[in-house]
Order: sequence, then C-alpha cells, then structure tokens
Amino acid sequence: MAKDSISHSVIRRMPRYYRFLGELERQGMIRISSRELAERMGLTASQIRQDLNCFGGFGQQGYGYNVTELHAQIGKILGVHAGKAIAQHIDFEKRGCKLIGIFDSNHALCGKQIAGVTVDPIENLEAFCAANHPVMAVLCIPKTAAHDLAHQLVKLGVRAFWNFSHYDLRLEHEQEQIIVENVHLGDSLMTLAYGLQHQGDAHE
Amino acid sequence: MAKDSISHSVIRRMPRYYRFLGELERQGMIRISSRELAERMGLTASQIRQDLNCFGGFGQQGYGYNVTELHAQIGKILGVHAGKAIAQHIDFEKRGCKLIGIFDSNHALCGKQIAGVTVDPIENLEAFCAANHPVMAVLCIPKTAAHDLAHQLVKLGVRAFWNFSHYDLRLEHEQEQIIVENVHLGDSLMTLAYGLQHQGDAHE
DNA sequence: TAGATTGTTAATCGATTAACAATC
DNA sequence: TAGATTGTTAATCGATTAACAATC
Repeated sequence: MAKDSISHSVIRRMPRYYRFLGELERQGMIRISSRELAERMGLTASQIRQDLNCFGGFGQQGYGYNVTELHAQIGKILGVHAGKAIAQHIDFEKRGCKLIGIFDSNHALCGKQIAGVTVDPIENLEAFCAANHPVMAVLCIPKTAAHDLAHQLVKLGVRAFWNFSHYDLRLEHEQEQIIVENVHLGDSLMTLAYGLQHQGDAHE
Repeated sequence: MAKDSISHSVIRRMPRYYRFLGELERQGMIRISSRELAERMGLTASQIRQDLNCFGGFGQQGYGYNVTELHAQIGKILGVHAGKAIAQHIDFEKRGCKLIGIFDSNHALCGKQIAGVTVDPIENLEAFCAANHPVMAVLCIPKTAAHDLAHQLVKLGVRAFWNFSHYDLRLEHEQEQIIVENVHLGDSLMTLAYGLQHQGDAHE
C-alpha cells in the first residue's frame, strides 16, 4: 500500500527505474526479478523492492515483475501521459510536459524557432500567461534576473520551476505550494573536476 | 585534519558553499559564523562545521569564518584555478576547466562558433585528441552513441566525462580510474513533474 | 576575563541492507 | 508440490544533529 509521504531519495530514483524499464521493454523483455534489475542498475534487490513497495505491490511472488506493467505503473506515478516522441534533446512530451512558449530579452533571437516553438520577446510574457496559463517555467537566465522573474511568474500563475540559473530559488505562496527543481550544472561540473583532481587518492 | 576519504554527499555540497561564499564576498561580508551561513543556506550549523572539518579547520573559535579565506580554500579544494569570467552560460574557466574543442557529426553545424570555439566535424576528433590531450569530455549525444564514443575517448586518453546523454555511463580502465558525472536532465524534469502532480498531498 | 563560536565526540535519525515468512 | 521471488519486518549502516569542551 502507498505510504503517506514518500522520501525524496525514493522519488529521485523513480525516473531512473522508468528509463531502465523502458529500455528493457524495448528489448522485448517480459519479466524481471528485483535481483536482476538490481544487477543491471547497480543497486541492491532489497532497495528496489523497498522503493517499489512505497507505491504498491507491483510484483508477484515466485515470478518477479512484469516489465511492461511496471514501466507503465511508474509512468503513471511520475505523471507521464501518453505522448509522441518528437523533439530533440529534452523530450518534454515523453515526460508528460508540453513546451508551449519560449521568451528572450535578446530581440535578435526572437522570431527564431527552437524545438518547433517560436521565440517571443519577453515583453509578451504577461499576455502569454494570461492567455495560456502555463503551470511550469524553465529558467535559463542570469542569476541576477532569476529571483524577480520567478516572483513575477508566480503572480502569473506558474506553480513549478525548473531552474538553471546559478541561484537557489526558494519561493513562497500563501495559497499554493510552489515547487522548484534547482539544477546547478556548475555545481555538477565542479564535482566532476574535484574527482578528476583526486583521481587515485583512494588507496586500493 | 583532512579525512582519508570524503563522502560523496559532502563533496556534492562543496560547490554550493563555494557559490554562497562567493556571493557573500562580493557583497563585502568579512566574517560569517556557521550559524548565520546555515540560516542563509537552509542547513544546520552543525552540518556546515562537520562538512568543512572534513578538509581542515578553517574557522576560529569565537570569531567564525573569514569569508574570503573560506571561499578561497573551498576553491582550492575543488580545483578552481584563477580564471577570467568570460563565457556565457556554463563558465568553464571560472570552474577550473577550459573548453578547447567542440565536435558534431552534423556537418551543417561545423564551422560555426560556440562560446568562442569553432565546431569541428567528428572525424577530426582523433587527431585533435592526439594533438591536445583533453582530459575531460562533455557528451551531449543520443544515448545510442554515448557508450561507443565514451570508450573511444577513453582510448584517446580522456579520464572524466560529463554525460548528458540519457544513458548511465559506467567506464572501466585497467590503469586509471575514469570518473563520470551523469546529469540526466530528463530525470530532473520528471522529479519536478511528480512534485507538480502531488502538490498539496502532504497535509499541513 | 567573559562571550562567542569553533572543532569534535556522542546521540539521533533516516536510509539501506539482510532476513524470512507469505505466496504465487 | 517444490522452487522462486515477492512484500515486509528487523538489523545495520551512514549521515545529520545535538552537545560541549577547547580556545580565540
């Protein structure tokens, strides 16, 4: 049975299960045991069973898990709707989202097409939100602008932020909860650089 | 005193300390206590002191930490060399790295400039590596190509991978350790979408 | 010196792993 | 039925927090 509240570490692992199961399904695999999935993913079988049982008993004793069904179940949990695999790098639709507008303050970019969407001047943002009620915003802007723009967007009804500015967004709203995923690619790069520098430090 | 091996959770937090301290320094702050830094970063003072003491005692009892010094120390730990703030979104130099080559299999893109570097056809990759000995590679390619290209790059001497393909790279090398930072923006987006769907689930 | 705040040890908490009864 | 493998409880491990003596 689904628990009251799922820990963040569990949720963060779900998309990875989703990816692996999608791949296995594509390869024609019908069933898989927690032991084998664990091997492939570099986890323990226990952990996989624990994780999945946060959401429900998707397996069958003596058999394992049906790949297609488990993939679909996790897709449902994560809110992935049926969607065509169209776009390029980040396939929004495949992940249950639809890219409906792109804005830039640099007018030289406006009018150009990105992933099938025309770039609009930032001045049109307010009218666009009033007309289309977007629920999520992707911020790829300098950190100096991130705070103000995010607050403006909250006023315009945006409730989720995928934030790539080098700034830790923390947003409040009286009525509703605002959710933020801060990506920080710079931090990721520095973590990698640290590893590079300390390569071979660990004896053994 | 620096510990033998630092846990990954600690290392992942260091770039964030680095960012915050850089900002505080820029604002002219001279000293800061673990308590105040904790408040600003949304952590506990204990955790900050524990984290920093993995690398050494940078503070002073009764005083706190010198912002500039601590920032510099963490920069040193993370391997950030002096570097001019030039490029746009990901400022490699600011993070101790230098972008020296970009390759694409799409010949239409070759010849164009990105962040001051000319895009080369992928066919030139091998000659480029022989001449320049790059130590890190950033992979923004379809997952079908990631595995093979990464192995080719290991043969060409690359020892660190910043991997954006939707594929979990795991690389081995007899002599040297290969380090990989798998980014998975798709997973990040799905985590966000989950939160959006379950907004307000948590009572209170 | 007295007050503040670190560095560090001990206690707590949460997440991962192990074990095993339930059951397909 | 016997074998396999889950779902779930208990044990372990690691990370975070609390406490406090050291000391600036």
